[in-house]
Amino acid sequence: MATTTLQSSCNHGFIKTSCFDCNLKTLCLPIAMDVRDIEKLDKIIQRTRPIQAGEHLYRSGDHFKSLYAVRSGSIKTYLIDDEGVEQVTAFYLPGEVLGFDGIANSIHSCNVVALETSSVCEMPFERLEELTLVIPGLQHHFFQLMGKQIETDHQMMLTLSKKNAEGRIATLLLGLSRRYGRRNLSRTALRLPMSRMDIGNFLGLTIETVSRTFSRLHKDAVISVDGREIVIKDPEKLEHICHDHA
Amino acid sequence: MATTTLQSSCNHGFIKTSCFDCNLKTLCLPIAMDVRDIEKLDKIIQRTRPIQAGEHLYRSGDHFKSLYAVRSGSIKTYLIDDEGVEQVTAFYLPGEVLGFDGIANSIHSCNVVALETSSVCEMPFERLEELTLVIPGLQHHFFQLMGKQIETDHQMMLTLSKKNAEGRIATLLLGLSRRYGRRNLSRTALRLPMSRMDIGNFLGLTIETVSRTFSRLHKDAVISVDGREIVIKDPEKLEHICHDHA
DNA sequence: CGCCCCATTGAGACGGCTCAACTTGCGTGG
DNA sequence: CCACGCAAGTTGAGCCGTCTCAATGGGGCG
Repeated sequence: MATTTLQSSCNHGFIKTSCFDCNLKTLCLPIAMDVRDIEKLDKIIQRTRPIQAGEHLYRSGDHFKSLYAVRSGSIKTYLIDDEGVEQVTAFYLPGEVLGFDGIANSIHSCNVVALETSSVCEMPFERLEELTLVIPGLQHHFFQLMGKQIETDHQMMLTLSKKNAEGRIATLLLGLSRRYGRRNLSRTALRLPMSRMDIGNFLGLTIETVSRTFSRLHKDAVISVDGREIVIKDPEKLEHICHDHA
Repeated sequence: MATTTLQSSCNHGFIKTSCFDCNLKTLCLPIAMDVRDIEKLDKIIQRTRPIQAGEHLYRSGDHFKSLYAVRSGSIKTYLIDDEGVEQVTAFYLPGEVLGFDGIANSIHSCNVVALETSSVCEMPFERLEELTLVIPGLQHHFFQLMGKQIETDHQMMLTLSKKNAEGRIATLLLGLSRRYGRRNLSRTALRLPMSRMDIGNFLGLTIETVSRTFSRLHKDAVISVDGREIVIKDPEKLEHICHDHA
């Protein structure tokens, strides 16, 4: 590869300076791209300093400038309505792309905050829109990313609208399991990056109900729970609970 | 304009053969476009025969081919999960664009059905992707449309997760009112295009609760209800109910 | 050690669901 | 023309899952 200098401010061993070297590229760039094209893309991507837990990447009302790919750590997005009610809208893990909430009005509608020390790749959107005209498939790729987000949101609407507390928790756990698996991490033993409060807010439940549901699933030997450490002991039963309507 | 022959199979007086003549273009094409560019776009758009109530435009699993702009009538989209549970994910009114659920995997994930006799403009997506490279702003426009969909879905997640029955109904009514207003129709007197069942399914409520909630709002003189005919009598109070958390 | 935050667990209240009866409107056929 | 069936909507009574309120436990950190 052409680019050589190693990123200085990175504290995670696997972070590389180029998309080409990044082991997450199969997740956030799953398209066949010419080496020359990757270089073009690489040039516009800014690898910023790590974000600390609780630090915001951007807030509702901020001017929309960029999309972001999570490189390490984990991130949540949330809305705040007129009355101050908050709604966690998504959790983002390494290899996932966020920031689409700003495209429609050039103003972000979401708030984005790190759940732990995290790092992101910033992709200035105007530059990206120029590149999509030059790099074959890149436009389609971003349409796909947004389409995927829409499908995920629709699944979430189904979860919130039709499932009970157990089904919601099971759905969340299986989703996280699958996403961890895509990164070749354990699908059965996972550490939740978010608090019970975040889980409850996301799933439309109180923290008490979240806690009780974890306890019940533990008692029923479907999972084991130790704080944020979860082990999925019976994936099939969890799947069944997840699909259990009402 | 260049195009001249009048569409034969149209039974709605205001339907025109060209985007240029269409009075909905400020909704589905709110960008400054050269007359020549509109012609290019116009050439790829297919104006199909009307869809009857209950007829599907496409179904989950169908190959993704096109986006659709609603020209007249109204349309609902819904998911069916593994267990056969259905979730209405959106209602689409004239001037609104749907079909993004197929982009990610080239396979549609939603089912789309007409709530009444409706007509749509079909926009073959591959052609569209070619045109975006030629017509300035068109790519950004479709990014915006998808971004808007994502924001709408996030608001829906908040509604499903945080609002009680009254709040959900109020949110739906105000949303419809606003969208009718954009088409210069009455914001206060509206005819619901969907059944109580559809409303309940969409909002995560049973039809009984929907019915009771309408009755209560009627009794409290916030709205008047006569079957599907709704009159919003106290918009401010409705707004207040809508923002009433829990 | 003591404080604070997060999580867990229990008891009671309440909103929406379930089940059921009834009404209304509409199309069909006797 | 009315009788009938059917689908959609309304209303009531009782139940159940989740929320609310409250007390307790435990881990990190000054």
